[in-house]
Amino acid sequence: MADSDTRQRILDAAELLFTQYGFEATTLRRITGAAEVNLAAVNYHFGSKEELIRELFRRRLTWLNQQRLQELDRLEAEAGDKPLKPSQILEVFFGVALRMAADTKGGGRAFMRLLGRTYAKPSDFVRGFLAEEYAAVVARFKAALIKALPGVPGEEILWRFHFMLGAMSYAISGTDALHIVAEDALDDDDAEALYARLMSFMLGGLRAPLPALPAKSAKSPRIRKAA
Amino acid sequence: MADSDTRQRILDAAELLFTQYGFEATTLRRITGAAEVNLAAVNYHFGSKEELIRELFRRRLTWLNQQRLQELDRLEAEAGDKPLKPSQILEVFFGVALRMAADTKGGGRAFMRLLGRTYAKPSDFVRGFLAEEYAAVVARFKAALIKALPGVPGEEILWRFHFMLGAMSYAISGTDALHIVAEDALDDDDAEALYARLMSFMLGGLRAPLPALPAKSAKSPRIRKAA
DNA sequence: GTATGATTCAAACAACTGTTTGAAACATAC
DNA sequence: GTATGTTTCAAACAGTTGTTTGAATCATAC
Repeated sequence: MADSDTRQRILDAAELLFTQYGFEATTLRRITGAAEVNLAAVNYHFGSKEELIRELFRRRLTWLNQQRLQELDRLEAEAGDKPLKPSQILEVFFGVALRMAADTKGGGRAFMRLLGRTYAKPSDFVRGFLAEEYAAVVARFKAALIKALPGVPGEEILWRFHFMLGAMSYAISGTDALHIVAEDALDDDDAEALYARLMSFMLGGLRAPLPALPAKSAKSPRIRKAA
Repeated sequence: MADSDTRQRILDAAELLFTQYGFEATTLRRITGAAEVNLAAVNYHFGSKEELIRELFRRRLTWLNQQRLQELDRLEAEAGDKPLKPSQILEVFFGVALRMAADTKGGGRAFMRLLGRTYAKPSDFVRGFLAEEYAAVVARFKAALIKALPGVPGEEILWRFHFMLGAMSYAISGTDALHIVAEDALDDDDAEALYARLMSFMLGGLRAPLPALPAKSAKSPRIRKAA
């Protein structure tokens, strides 16, 4: 009974509206209006608008990342000490996310879109939360990828991971943005097709030949690997 | 003088602040404060905050896309009717952007970051402008890519193009976001290294084997296939 | 000099923001 | 029934928002 109906209604309405209009542009009055609760309910149940946002991320993101770690655990256990295939690793990390994004009914889609944007431009007060929530996950997946791709240096993998996050983010905010760019070219694919497309693109990128980096500019020691 | 000093000062300050805090969270008072002009100057010179934003995009984006088309023209003229190499095409489209993004002094960097975010979540009133500004460019590059990659269907190319835009966007807002995820993993590479990394990733993705798409649901208008 | 038009300025505007308040309504225990 | 604690509600709060105003300043022409 800790979660009153009101709490849930607010979270759901907020998720949708934040996705549509962003954090700043979404007012408490619109949220409580859509949720059909009293204006003061947000501050009563969550304390403030910021904490509402944090709670919103918590309930989804924590679950999402637990899921990712859990599936990776299972896979690695199965494989013994043989390295996983890169495709397997990507399928776990992005598969979980895209499956969540495909869930239009439960609001997962709204959340994933919100997440993609927020990750690209974290408001100061979610930044810390994101870092905390992601650190362990990224570390685990980076390690798995390094093991899976012995030819590719860790730094490169991290960058490519980052590029992949970008591709995924755009894939999810997807259809909308594509209409900006291509007048009518696409009917909206279903999630499965998108998943297949994205995955083959990412795998291609991940396994691409290493770039010829410019002569490592004798950049003064950036406290890089400190003593 | 059509362009008073004030106008320019406002645009520069606005570009920086919008990048840092987003459109909604950046107030006219902060802008005019940073630009050291009177508050009323924005409405006097631009009419409204929205038109200031539009003007801001206009002065950069128009130039950027003209540049892209121009370079593509030159390349295609050189090649006669032989198709270009995919790498050449990507180098034009993303090279121009990344060179602009590398320009920290002229404020190009600030703008490109702003653009990446805005593209992912266009405020209603820039959406139309973006579409108009991008339509021709994307059409040209799509055509060039189709010619360069006869094996890949146009729809697939468009999606991959979209994924690449995402990768680029994240690459540019880049270092910030990566610090969320990886505590200190990178000293800031120079733009050239980022360019090389991104390019090899994209080329890998662009040339990846085609995905095995799920049984194509009836393609005709919006109606979903009754599974 | 004066006249004309563009630009700047401080001040005010109405509208909206997140938050607080204190009383009302509700539930659950005794 | 009364008492107790939780939740809702309308109203108000103080602060900020983009925009407007009308007088002051500046530049340039006559």
